[in-house]
Amino acid sequence: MKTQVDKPVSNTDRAITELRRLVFSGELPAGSDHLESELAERLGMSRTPIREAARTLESQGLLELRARKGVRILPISPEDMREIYDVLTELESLAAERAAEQSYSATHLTDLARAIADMDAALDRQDLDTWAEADDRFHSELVRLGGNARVMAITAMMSDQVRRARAVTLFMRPLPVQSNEDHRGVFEAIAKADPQRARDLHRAHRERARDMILGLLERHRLRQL
Amino acid sequence: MKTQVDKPVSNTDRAITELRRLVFSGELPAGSDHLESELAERLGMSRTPIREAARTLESQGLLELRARKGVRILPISPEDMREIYDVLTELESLAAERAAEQSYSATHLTDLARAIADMDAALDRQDLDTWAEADDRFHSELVRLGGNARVMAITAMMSDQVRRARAVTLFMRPLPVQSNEDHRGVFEAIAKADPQRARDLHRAHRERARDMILGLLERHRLRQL
DNA sequence: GCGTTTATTTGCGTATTCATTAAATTACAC
DNA sequence: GTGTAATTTAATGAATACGCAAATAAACGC
Repeated sequence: MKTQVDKPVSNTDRAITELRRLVFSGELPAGSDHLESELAERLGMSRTPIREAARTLESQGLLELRARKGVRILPISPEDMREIYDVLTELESLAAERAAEQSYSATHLTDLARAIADMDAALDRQDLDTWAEADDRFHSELVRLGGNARVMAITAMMSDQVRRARAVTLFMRPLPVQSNEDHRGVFEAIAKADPQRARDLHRAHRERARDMILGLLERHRLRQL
Repeated sequence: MKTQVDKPVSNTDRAITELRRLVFSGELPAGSDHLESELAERLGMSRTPIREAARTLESQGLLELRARKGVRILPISPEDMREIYDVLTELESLAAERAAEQSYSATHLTDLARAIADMDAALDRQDLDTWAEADDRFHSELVRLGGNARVMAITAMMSDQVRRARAVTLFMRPLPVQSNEDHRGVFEAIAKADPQRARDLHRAHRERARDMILGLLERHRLRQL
């Protein structure tokens, strides 16, 4: 076994992790402003690592640095959602196609299969939080199997940006029965090494999800999250 | 007329611009390491703005911060090129489709048309540098017409990452006659508001370009740039 | 002469200090 | 009482200072 190189976790790293958590949990609500010095005190470090972390998160689209206004947590509009889902549709479909080209054996696909099984189980129990977590796992594992590190990085970034919004719509949407069927189809296309079918099915899956979410936001007049 | 708000250009901004230039021009060669203090002296500022700029450029994939090794300019491998071209293919094809859906009038398409004309003119004079500049303009204008800000940001980032490599292959490849024909096809599909055709043509264009470049790198045994 | 251990140097990560500039508040005139 | 100008406040942007960890050099034992 390879000995794990335990990376020295710097304050900047801690700040990134912690700020992300605060944003996702809503403790730093969308649209709110926060002074660097406040955040520094809150996380128990000086402004320097906070600034570096904020710059990193800014480049990932989670917040914005505005002179003399502090960092602003970026709200997500329906238009943003459309943009992000379009990107996810394209890149995940590519990943599905590439994954199917690899002729993966069943052992390589265990994580993907487990994610699907977990979603089914969660759906039976109507446990939406667990379902969402497994859904995340399915999509990120799919992208990993696609074998393109840049696609991985970009889709992870986009998923982060819609995380808050998804948490809201999760309890407004119908039970994701269709989603689970979609996932099984994509899985089988990959297992049977049918790239075109994997791509098409996943594209259809993502487009359905996009239209459903955008419809929900529209109907509930949610202009930003 | 709206009065232009002249942004105060910070040292960090200058550092970003200047470091990008140094990387693209090859003055900071791929794979080389540079101490933060050296770069600070070179650009006539302290380490602080250099570090912030480096973090930004790191998140854009141009370089890497390594403790006690300074910043390392990331080299591009053929595998990186494949990844990046795959991403560009997907997202630009999406942009072409969306652009065609807008039913743009001729006035909206002047910049795109001009880029094509400039490429033709440059090709006649065998002026490859000018051709490459106009080609860049075509692709970024195409993406702009697609109307997705995130696609714009991502494709700009990916283009930056392959910029050095493209400068090398530019003079190894055959004259880009096929490329110019491709561009005209995509343009007409957009002008005629034929989304599916715009997407398909642009995808084919990008896939051809990818295979050509990867073939060149392979034949010339270029493992990293 | 070679390997191992110790000492020294070096460069980053972070804190602290300082300067700059936008915002806010107050004072004053009308 | 309202609008404007001057002054104060405050928050960022940047420079500097410093401690610690890693890399390198040196010294010692074998």
